[in-house]
Amino acid sequence: MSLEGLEARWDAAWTEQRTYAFDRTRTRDEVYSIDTPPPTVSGSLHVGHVFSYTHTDVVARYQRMRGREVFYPMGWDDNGLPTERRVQNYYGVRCDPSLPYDPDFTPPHEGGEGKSIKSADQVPISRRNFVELCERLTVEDERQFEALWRRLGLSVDWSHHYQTIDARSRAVAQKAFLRNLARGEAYQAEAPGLWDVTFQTAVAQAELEARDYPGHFHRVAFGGADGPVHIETTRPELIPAVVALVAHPDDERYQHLFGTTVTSPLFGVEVPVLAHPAAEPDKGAGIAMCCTFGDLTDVQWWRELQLPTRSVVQRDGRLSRETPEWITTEAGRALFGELAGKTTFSARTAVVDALRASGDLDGEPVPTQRKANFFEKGDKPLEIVTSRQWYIRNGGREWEQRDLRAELLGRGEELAFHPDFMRVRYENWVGGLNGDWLISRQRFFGVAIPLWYPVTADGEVDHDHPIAPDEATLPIDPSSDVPPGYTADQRGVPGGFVGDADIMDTWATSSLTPQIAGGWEWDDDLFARVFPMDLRPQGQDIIRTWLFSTVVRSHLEHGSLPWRHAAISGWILDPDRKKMSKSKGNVVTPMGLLEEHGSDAVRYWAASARLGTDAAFEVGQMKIGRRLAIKVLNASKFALSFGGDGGPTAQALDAAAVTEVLDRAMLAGLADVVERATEALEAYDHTRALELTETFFWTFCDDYLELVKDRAYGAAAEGLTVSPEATASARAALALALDTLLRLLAPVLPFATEEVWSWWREGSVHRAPWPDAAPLRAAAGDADPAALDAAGRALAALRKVKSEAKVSMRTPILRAELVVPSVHLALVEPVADDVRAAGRAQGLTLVGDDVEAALVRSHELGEA
RNA sequence: GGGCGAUUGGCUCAGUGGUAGAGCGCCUCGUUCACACCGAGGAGGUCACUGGUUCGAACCCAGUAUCGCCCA
Repeated sequence: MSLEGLEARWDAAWTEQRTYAFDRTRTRDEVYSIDTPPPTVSGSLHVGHVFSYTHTDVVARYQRMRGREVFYPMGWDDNGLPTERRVQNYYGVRCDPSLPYDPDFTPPHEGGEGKSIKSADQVPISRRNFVELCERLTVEDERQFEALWRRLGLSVDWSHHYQTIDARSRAVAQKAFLRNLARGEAYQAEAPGLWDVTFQTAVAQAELEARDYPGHFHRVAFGGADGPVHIETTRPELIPAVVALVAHPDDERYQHLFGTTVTSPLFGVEVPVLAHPAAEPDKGAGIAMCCTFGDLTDVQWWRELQLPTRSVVQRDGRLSRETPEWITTEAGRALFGELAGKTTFSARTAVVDALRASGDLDGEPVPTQRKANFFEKGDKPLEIVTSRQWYIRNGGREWEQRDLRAELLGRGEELAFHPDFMRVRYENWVGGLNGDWLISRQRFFGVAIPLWYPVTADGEVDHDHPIAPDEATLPIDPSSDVPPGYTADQRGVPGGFVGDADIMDTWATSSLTPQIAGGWEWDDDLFARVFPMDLRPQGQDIIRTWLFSTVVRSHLEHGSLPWRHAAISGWILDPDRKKMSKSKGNVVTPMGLLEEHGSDAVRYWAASARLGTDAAFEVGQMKIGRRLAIKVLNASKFALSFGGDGGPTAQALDAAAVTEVLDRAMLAGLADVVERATEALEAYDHTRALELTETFFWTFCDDYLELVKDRAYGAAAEGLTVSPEATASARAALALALDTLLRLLAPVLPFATEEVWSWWREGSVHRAPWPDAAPLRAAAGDADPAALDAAGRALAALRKVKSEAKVSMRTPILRAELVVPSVHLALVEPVADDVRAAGRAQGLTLVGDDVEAALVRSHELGEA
């Protein structure tokens, strides 16, 4: 028996037989729907995908066998920066939206990888050409993902797959946005926001990553009435943007300064000294310069202390080319003239030199590690610039109409997290939000913000009166489509219109996967059968993004949770207990892994890890899974081999034929396993269910199969007799047990169990009902499951004698006194003949005594 | 600095109040009669540490240490 080739064979069979096809005639209460996070196809496949998606598939298969019609679609997340960057490198191009479309464009490269093509060498192409290349590349990526998922055995209905960039997704995302806008949940604002200089785009709070960033503390003197006031700053180039000095209200050192003003060095701008609790007394000098804007604390001070706006850093990361009007001294204006247009980095050097020359720098700069905000995909610290962007309310800012934060916290309580402690990550995130959700992105490959703006007669864009399309026309592209009531030639001219040039944040689409997959507003019949969904599986890292944003959209649009359960998978750790990642070079190709060990084996490893718990990448665990899968094949072949004539069929499942005590005891134990495994799976604890089943299965193979072997053959050992009824009992019990065990193992080992099922049963095990303990209990009668265990221990004692005598297990025991704990005697006596047969121990005397475990007191061995 | 989780035999992990468990690895044997991608037997742990609660603690409580993740 071999596992080779099972994956390809059964994947083809399941596709052909539509085993996992969703039956959309079923009603919501009969359906179990899963909102699988669509993987980012341009990202690389890694072991973590295999791990967490296996967890989901185990749930899907279990629920399907429980009789629920499982809605389990798969989507691909294509849009956004990862794809754009990959396209730039792969084809050697970059997007320039000002260029016209070239229908005959051929990319200069094909298959470039990494950072091999410098941006200077990238060919500028139109937005439409660029998007076409994005689409071309993602098709290839999707093929690889689907092949992997099929190989892994995910029971997905592939006819329901979607892409977060396809027309339907764009329509859903735009419609949901327009609904948000109409209800006042979406708004535009001119506000300070985080800006990535490299990617030239705004960045949302959820995309932030705080990283250590080397810098220097510069001790700088401001001019005060009673002498210099020293502050320490890592960003002296922002001194021209200073609007106040801020210290903690309780800080003794600065009490006398509150309410006074000081003068900035070099630029001579007079600013107030103010008190605010966000100032940290033990950090630097304890008094900070507030600029517009150096960091997020500056934004808070600016807002709460009503400070003026004096920005000097532009979107390109350079200081403004014009000298600001608030700098009035001649020396100050002259110095700024030298800084104008410089990057923040070279401006910093120039300012430090000037401070040194003027004597306002106290000592030399001291190296420090500070935390700076980065875009999670960027490598330069973010700047804070003021710009006009679109936001969706998420409870992060006060809203006079509703207490959205409280409502969303309530949704968090309503949602069943598995494991439950993951809920606090949601609560911490929602509780700590300090702004609404910025959704505008200045990128190209994504869903366009579906709005135009009028251009006034004097050529100004009127952002306050956006023009929305009719819902029936969605999806639209405002850069090529024309708003109602206008003609194409009015684009960009006075009295005409302009389209919003931005796209939406990736999450603004991805947060709608239940709606996209479920057919919201284009297949309401389907939507009513699957929404709200039952399960959202995902990683703990995206609770604050994917999970939260999806809850926001569903709450706003439908007034409900998007799903009832959230199953959170842990990380994969390498042998050094570090998170596996590409940069560490310790990732393994998932397809190679599946080919090497077999899909059932890899699934076993994944299913052995509980939800929420990090798991070691352990090849050893996969080998155990492989051994288990092979054992399923071999033990099944053996159990089905009795009785000749090609083995038993479903007719062998005759509970009434089970009359022997040992057989009944085994079924009683199996009934317990069914009950407890079912309970565990209902509680989203697939690991416990697997452990229970697996433990029983090994006992079944090692002890029960050995104990009933002879009886099932119908061949009695010497000195014993076997009745036809006793043989029939063994065969029926084997068939019943195998039937049950295959179903219990099917969610974890879909290939091996399906293979065995096909030998003797009709249809697919994956559409067979989940086992029920009741019929097993009926067949077991009043048998005590401990009888199998006691018999197994008795057999082990006989084996030990042979093992210690270093003889074959086939060696007959001519005479032996087997001592069992007195409390076990009544259990072993009725099954003593099975023990005698399995131990080749014709002359076995059984006694009870006060012993810890069964042992052989005296014996005489024969010849093998 | 705050939050969450973890710490059990060489390794990976179960075990949530009543005499320490599994698999792998290791040691000793056996075997091709379902399974060598095999079988049997065996050795191996003061359950991170310190206090406390309890008749009794790996488990409950308090604190400490180390590791991981998330947020400042």
